[in-house]
Amino acid sequence: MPPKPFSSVWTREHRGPREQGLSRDQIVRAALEILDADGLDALSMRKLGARLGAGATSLYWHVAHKDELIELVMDEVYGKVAVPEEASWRETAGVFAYGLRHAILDHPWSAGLIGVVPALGPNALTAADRLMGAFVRAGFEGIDVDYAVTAVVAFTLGATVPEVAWLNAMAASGTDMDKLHADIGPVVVKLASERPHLRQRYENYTGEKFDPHVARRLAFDFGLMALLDGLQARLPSSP
Amino acid sequence: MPPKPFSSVWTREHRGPREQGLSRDQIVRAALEILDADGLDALSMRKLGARLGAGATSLYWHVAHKDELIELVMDEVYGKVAVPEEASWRETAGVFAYGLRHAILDHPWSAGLIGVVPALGPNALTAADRLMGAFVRAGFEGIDVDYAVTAVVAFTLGATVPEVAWLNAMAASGTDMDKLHADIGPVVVKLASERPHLRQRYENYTGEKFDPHVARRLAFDFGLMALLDGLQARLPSSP
DNA sequence: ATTCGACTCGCACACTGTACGACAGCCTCG
DNA sequence: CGAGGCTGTCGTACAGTGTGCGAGTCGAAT
Repeated sequence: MPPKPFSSVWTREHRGPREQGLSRDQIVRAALEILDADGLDALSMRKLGARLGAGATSLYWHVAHKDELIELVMDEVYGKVAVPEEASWRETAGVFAYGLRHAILDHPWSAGLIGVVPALGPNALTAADRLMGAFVRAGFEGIDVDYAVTAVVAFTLGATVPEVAWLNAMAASGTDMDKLHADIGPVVVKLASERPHLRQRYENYTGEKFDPHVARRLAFDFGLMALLDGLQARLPSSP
Repeated sequence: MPPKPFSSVWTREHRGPREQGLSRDQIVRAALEILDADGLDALSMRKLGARLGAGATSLYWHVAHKDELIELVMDEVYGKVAVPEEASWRETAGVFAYGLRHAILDHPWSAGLIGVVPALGPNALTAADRLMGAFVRAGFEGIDVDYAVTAVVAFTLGATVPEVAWLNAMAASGTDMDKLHADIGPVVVKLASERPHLRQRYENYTGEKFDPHVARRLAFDFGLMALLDGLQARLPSSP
């Protein structure tokens, strides 16, 4: 069987909203409610239809398949990240990175989706465009602009997704950091003899005055600032 | 209902292999074959059982549920990344990053899993431990060691996962970069007027002598080197 | 010989995405 | 006015999913 050509919600065009019956916006809003309330696994076409007082298959008029729906809700997530248009490049990059991080933290179900489903929606594109603009104004030239924004996005995603994944796992199991350590502890200790540095790390984490939330923020900031410093040194105007 | 405590394959202990019948290793190997051949969606317990000449539910004696199986195969992926034990910290970090990148590229089905399922397996842990060791030897102190390895891992994941996701999408649709641009092009052009920098980027990508493979490698290298430079500047011994 | 543990497996259940065809209401054209 | 066609909804059905349960097999230890 010959494979279908590449397709995305954004590459098909779609009529504007009608005044009666379901609309794409309603569907996306309802989907977001389900996702935010009960997570990714709770989103099924039947439940979504039921919430809208409609049959499950009615949704398929407005959306080709579930994947398209996912693309749509993901663009709503990207819509949550604000990118200033006139700040310095470092501030713009920082605001973008923290904005993306918070968008994902606010919608934890997006962790497993966020670099995996194509991000071609208007919100994703404008965010990317503005970030590029900041790097252009900073003085990056040619392909380096691409490289720089890719790097910032990559770090932000790579730092946030695993973080949220842990939070998700802990939420699902109803455990907090302490109980988690109680569960994991024995295994870690058993393996520690061959892995001295990991053991050290583990001890850092079990200290009394250790707050995982601020620790994560600090780690994020540390890496982000290091990356931005490294990028800054690559500016043509840099010594 | 009270939520279950946190659990992972690695937090339960498990008997070694028996000489007859199925074993965990066999199951994991067969699962990897299916995954590498046909991707994540092709892995079902029934198909896996069939490939082993066993009933689907027989697998559940060796593995608590499918998620555990996923954890096991993911650790095989981590096993593919080699981390030198005596090189300089920059070389160690570079080898790790490229190794992880290639491990994911070689097993594209892992893209949607890689920062999302807990990585507590022996291979993941030793890789992390060795990377930490390199940073310790480099002179990082205290919690900065954590921050630095987190940053390197984050960048690598965040850069590679979306890259592989695109490759997956293109493979599934049977299109190469050119056909993809033919499909996407019109939409991009329509949106370009409001997004000047994105338009510029798009034009960079459609040039004649543009090879997406080397471009991605260059982008990866650029970001990684920038990050390592930024980390180096944070060494206590740095001016 | 019997009892026990380690395993395997068929069946069944609840649920998933979605193809299909029937149906309704409205708009336009003859 | 009537006849289609377009837009939109929905019930049914199908092929699949992960997995709980209980019955069954087989080798070893008592």
